[in-house]
Amino acid sequence: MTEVRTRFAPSPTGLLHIGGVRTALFEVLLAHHYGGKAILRIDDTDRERLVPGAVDALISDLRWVGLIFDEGPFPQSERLARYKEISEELIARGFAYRCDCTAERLAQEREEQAARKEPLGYSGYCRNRGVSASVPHVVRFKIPEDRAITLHDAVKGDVHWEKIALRDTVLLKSDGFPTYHLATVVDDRDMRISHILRADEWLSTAPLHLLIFEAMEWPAPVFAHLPPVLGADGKKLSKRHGATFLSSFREAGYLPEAILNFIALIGWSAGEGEEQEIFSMEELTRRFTLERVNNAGGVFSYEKLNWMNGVYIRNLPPEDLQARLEPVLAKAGLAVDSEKLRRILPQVRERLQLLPDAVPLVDFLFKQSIDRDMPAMLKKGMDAAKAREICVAAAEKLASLATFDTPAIEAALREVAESAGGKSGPVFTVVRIAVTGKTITPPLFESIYALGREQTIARLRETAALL
RNA sequence: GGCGCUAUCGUCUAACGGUUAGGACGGGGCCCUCUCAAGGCCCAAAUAAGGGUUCGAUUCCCUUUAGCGCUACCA
Repeated sequence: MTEVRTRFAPSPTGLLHIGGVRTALFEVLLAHHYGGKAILRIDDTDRERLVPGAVDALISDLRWVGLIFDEGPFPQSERLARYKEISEELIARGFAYRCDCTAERLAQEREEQAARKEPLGYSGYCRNRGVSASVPHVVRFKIPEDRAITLHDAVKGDVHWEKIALRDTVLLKSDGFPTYHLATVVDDRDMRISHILRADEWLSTAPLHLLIFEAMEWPAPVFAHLPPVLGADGKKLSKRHGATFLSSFREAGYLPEAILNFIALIGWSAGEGEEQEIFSMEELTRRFTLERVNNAGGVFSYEKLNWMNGVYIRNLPPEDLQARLEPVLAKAGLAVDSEKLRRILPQVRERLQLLPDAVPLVDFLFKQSIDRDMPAMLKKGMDAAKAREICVAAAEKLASLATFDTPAIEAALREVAESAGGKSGPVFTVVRIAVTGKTITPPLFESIYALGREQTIARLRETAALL
């Protein structure tokens, strides 16, 4: 078997989209599964839509998410001479021709076709006009009139066209840049790409690509058209569906590992009755094959991604989580004390779906003064006098502890609850709000341990004074 | 309109032509419990419709329906 070589060819017209990430992932998985190479190509042939800085953003996004390419990036804009050369050869071979039709003429043609309710598209006016190379022109491919063609697609199966529904398509634009159709075929040939993995939306133009390979007498690579990643409305996922750029997932506190795992499962499954959902990159690489790629589109579910992100967070070694959390907390304006955070980490770890979820859980550790939810403290039959008693007693008990650790704190507070007469729940709620300010916190004893004796006692006394 | 693709729980999906159609997310309930989570157990929830082929269709074929994509000097 010849080397498996795949390519990911994003166009630098904006930020990397989550659908693009899925394509990139599949390119890398397939290549590496077979011990081959994944190539990064930059499809910058449309200079009108080119966004400055997009290439750098693309590369840093790919690096962040952990998708590594073996070759590239190769910008297509640096290969203009090569595309020109091939377009000339296509003309020489009789498969393409120069066309100098103006935009106005094209628009008028289209108008007339619309009036006659004909399919829109270039009429082929210049096919035999022998337009000179010295006037401004484009190069068009001569789509054969009656030509049946079959694409053997690795995921769609055989796709057959009795007649190619395309009109004479532009290969080389008047500015000397190639269109996607020319550039992709030439590059796939020159870069010895063995498998073309790309989004479903390219299926309709695949006959043209096949025809170009054929015209040049180049063997065509394996084609694999990937099912689309959909929004909740069943349409192709796009900005309209909310945060779909990879960078926004990064900012929202998703883990790259979770994103890759999750996105792999849209359009691919391990099969064989496999019920596993969590796969490392290594496992994915080992198990990924085109045979297991689905052909129906899949809706991108933020709910399931959130769940999976939580799973990945829980599986993170504490030091690793801490390293990822500290910048997030700092960004939220907290003066992080690493030691305090370290103490409470195991408790917050299982309470997170997204990294920033930690902020409201731990902010009480890093604030000088806290706001307390007093109405919540005095609910369910708890009156101020009793709450005050509890705070005072708790402060005393904690102050008298020989060792200030979680078991000791628990014992102390249970004693307080008992002498306050009865249920621990309401008592702990008072202490919880007194110390953290909130009703929802990490477990109480650990929270107190992390806060430290001094601050805890101070907050209990503060609360008593408030009541 | 033309051409093409697609069709299993709400969502992601599994199921050599033979299963009580399985799992996961989400939803509901119970357990655990100092709040919130996490975890455990349980429940509801699907083969788009109609025709074939077959002893037997989720699975193969056809039609219909629905959705999506393409139909640019964009990718």
